[in-house]
Amino acid sequence: MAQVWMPAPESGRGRPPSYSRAQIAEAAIAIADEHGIDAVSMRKVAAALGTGAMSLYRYVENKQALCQMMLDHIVGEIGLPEPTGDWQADLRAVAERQRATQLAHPWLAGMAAGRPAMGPNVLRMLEHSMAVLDGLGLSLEDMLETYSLVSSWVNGFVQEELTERDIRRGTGLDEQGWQRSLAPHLETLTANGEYPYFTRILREGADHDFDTRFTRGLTRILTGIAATLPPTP
Amino acid sequence: MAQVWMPAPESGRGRPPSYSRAQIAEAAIAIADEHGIDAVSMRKVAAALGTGAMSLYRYVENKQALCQMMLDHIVGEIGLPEPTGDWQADLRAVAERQRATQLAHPWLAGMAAGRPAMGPNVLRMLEHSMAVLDGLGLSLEDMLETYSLVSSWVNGFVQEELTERDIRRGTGLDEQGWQRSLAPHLETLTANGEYPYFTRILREGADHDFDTRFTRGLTRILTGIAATLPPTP
DNA sequence: CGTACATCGCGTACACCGTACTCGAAGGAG
DNA sequence: CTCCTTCGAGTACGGTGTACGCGATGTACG
Repeated sequence: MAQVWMPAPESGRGRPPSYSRAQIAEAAIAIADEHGIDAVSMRKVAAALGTGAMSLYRYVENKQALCQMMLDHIVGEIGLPEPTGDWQADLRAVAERQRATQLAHPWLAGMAAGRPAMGPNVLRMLEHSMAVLDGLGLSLEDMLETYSLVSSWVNGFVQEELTERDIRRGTGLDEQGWQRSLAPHLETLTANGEYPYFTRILREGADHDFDTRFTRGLTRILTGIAATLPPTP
Repeated sequence: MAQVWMPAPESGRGRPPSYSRAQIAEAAIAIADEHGIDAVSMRKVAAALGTGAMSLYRYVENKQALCQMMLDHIVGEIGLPEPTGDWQADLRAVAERQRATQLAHPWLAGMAAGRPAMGPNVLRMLEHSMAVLDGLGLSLEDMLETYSLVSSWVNGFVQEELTERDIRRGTGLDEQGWQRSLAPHLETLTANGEYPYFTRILREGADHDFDTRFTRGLTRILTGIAATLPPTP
């Protein structure tokens, strides 16, 4: 059987496999994109491939492993632009692609925050950012933490963006009932003045759209990182 | 029935409730702490209270709502230290408490990254940080994003900390099989030299323990934020 | 004090889930 | 052609979230 990140031994003997791990990951991703991550079940994924649930277990040891594969598969399609030598521009480029990908697959942000996946594509992405950050005088530890800072921030930003997007378009995840219960709840909250800042956030809304907020936030972070860099002689 | 954040109307008439939302949240949290978040089921939570699963639905509309309650309940026990006037010290204080709480309840970090909960305690925490950030010349939008930056980073940091902690002590979430499959996998990865930085991270390990890494990372972030603050006249 | 009635407790039932076990089918190697 | 390995997938089991409904319960009112 295939272990989490080690594909089967490919011995040449015996009946050749009819499916592939990539195929399965793509089927699962298609379901998640269309019906949400909760709709991804072994049976449904298998059915999408025209087979039975248990067949998947020849390729994937777990449902958990399948989810990790989905994540890694999508990270793979983020794509890593060639470094230009300008570390800020390079980090910005991958952050923007990360955001675009997570917006295209809304279920991603919720999964990426869990235990890291350590699939080949995730590791390639790590390598890319580490290489970009190398030579700035940071220790290995600090490079890693800088990478993780940007990545965490993008994740959090997209999460908020998705939440607001779903609230605006009536219903996203929580079906129609959410709206019906959220509206009066927000009313109550803002009414009794217990949460003045939150009230302002709701009422004044945001001055800018998410694109410019993202760009500005990213600039702020990169500037902050630059400011804490060791001085170059 | 009680909506997500609006407790029942409390009409005075009829049979008084035998349980409470807080009681249920605490029972669920106890189970999550002891057996992991996946062990939290309506039946088990109800059993811990000595009742049947369906009784919970008089207090909680959903399992999802129960999870939101768990999150908010725990955020409530983070506690918000009185602001001192030094915004960096104040942000640092709540970040440290946040980390401590998330380490005490390892399942939290995975949930907090999902859609925000907007329970009373979560909102109180938002209010606290916003008040701390007020008066620095930031716009409402920038204040919010600064808060979210720190919060996301803490979340990501703790997530990594938990992962490494679990790997070190043999097995955390993924039972014994994880270790057995992870070790040879890491071997392969570091062997063929495809991931040089990741290899170095594994081999060299970290120079410092998590406590000092956290403190240093936090300092770096706060310094970065300070560097991007508008100039005070 | 008796009674009506709002509310709660929770058993039953259903559809669905992940997956252990199992065996027959399939196809390349010799 | 035969063997032997590998794959495909049905069956079954224990568990899940929760819709529905009914009987128990305690309060407010007559």
